[in-house]
Parts: sequence; structure tokens; C-alpha cells
Amino acid sequence: MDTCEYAKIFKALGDETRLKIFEMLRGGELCACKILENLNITQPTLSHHMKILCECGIVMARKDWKWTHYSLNCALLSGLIAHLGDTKCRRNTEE
Amino acid sequence: MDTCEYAKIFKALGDETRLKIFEMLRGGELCACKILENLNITQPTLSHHMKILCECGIVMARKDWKWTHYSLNCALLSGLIAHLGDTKCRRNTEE
DNA sequence: TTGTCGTATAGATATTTGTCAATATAATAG
DNA sequence: CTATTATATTGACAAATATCTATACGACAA
Repeated sequence: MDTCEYAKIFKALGDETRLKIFEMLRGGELCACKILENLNITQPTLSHHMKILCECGIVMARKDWKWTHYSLNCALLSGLIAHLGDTKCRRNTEE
Repeated sequence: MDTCEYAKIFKALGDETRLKIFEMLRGGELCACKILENLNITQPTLSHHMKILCECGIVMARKDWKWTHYSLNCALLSGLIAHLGDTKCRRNTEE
């Protein structure tokens, strides 16, 4: 995973609507129609956002008959968290 | 910290140039001129990016004589990591 | 086949964004 | 005062983006 891919994830999460979707999915898998119910956007707009979330890898799609179910890619999320956590953070009081 | 503020942070990190800056700062505090040396952008463009990084709170500026030193806001970063880590991530194999 | 339902794509448009050159600002030195 | 140095701001512009309406696609039902 290089910097460019992380940038893609951050960019995906950097839109308020998509971050809301991300937060919804943190509770577990959801179908597109359920997500749509909780947002004030049209269906094509949701489809557009889901594509972006899937293309960066942080969200996965699963088709089940007519419905598409979305869930977080937990492995990728864990990797991202681990990467962020690997930061040299000194206590601000001293060098 | 509400969702909107996280979106601002993610948006800030969603640009490749700014993510590079973020990665540089993970190694510790740096002056603007040092950051500029490692990027192929002009000084005004760097200034613009630093403003965005500071406005979302993830980067802090410290003026010392003629130089401005930038460093990560470790408290905010920790909060972000904790938030992300608080995700209900099931093993993908079972319900 | 025709209709319905959930989702995706195409095309248009207004807004946002990243970048630059030019200029300003603030602090210091002489 | 003037000159220098590091950084910030302004204004312009091309590229990217979020959103919509209209339409297409795919799966199933009758």
C-alpha cells in the first residue's frame, strides 16, 4: 500500500456524504436502498458515491438478487489505522 | 468532534501533495522551507496547502523568528485513530 | 413479451479545487 | 530608510467534482 492509495481512501472519506455512508457501514452491512433512506440525495448520486468508496477499496459490494449490499473492508481499514498509528508522536511538553 | 470535522481532516489528507506533507511531518517537526525542498510545487502553493492542513487541525504551526515550523497535532491524530478503530469489524467468514 | 424493481451509466452544469505568477507582509540587518 | 528573507495573500484559470434528470441494464414475475 503506497501513499497514493491512502490518498485515494482519504479523498473518498473527505466528502461529507461519503463519510456519512462510511459511518453507517461501521455498524455493519447495508443495502443501497437502506443507505439512500438516510441521505437527502438521489439514487444516481448515491450510486456515484458508492462507486468511489468501492474503487478506493474501503467498501466492498455484494450482490444478492436485486439488492447490492455494502460493507467495510475491515482488513484495509485495519491497515490504515495501523499506518496512522505508526506516527512518531512526542509529548508536546518536551523534546 | 463531529463527522463534519473528520470530513475536513480526510479532505485535507485526500490530496496527494498534502498527504506527502503529512507523511513528512510524521517524522517530526519541519520548517516550511524544508518541506518545500521535497516537493515540486511553488512556495505559494505550499502555503496554500499548509493553510488547509492547519485549518482542519491536524497540523500545527509554530513561528520562530523568520521560520514557521509545522508539526502534527498528535492529540487530534490519536482521536481520529481511536474513532476509526471503534468500528464493528466482523471476521468476514461468518456472521 | 411486458412490467416492475433496484441499481448503474450518460450527459449537463454549477461549484470547488490545485496551481501558478505577482504582490504583500513581517521581521531583521545594515 | 532600504534591502533581504521566509511566508502569506491575491487573482486567474484549467481541471476535478457533486449533483441532477433521463435513460439503460439485469433479474425476476405474470
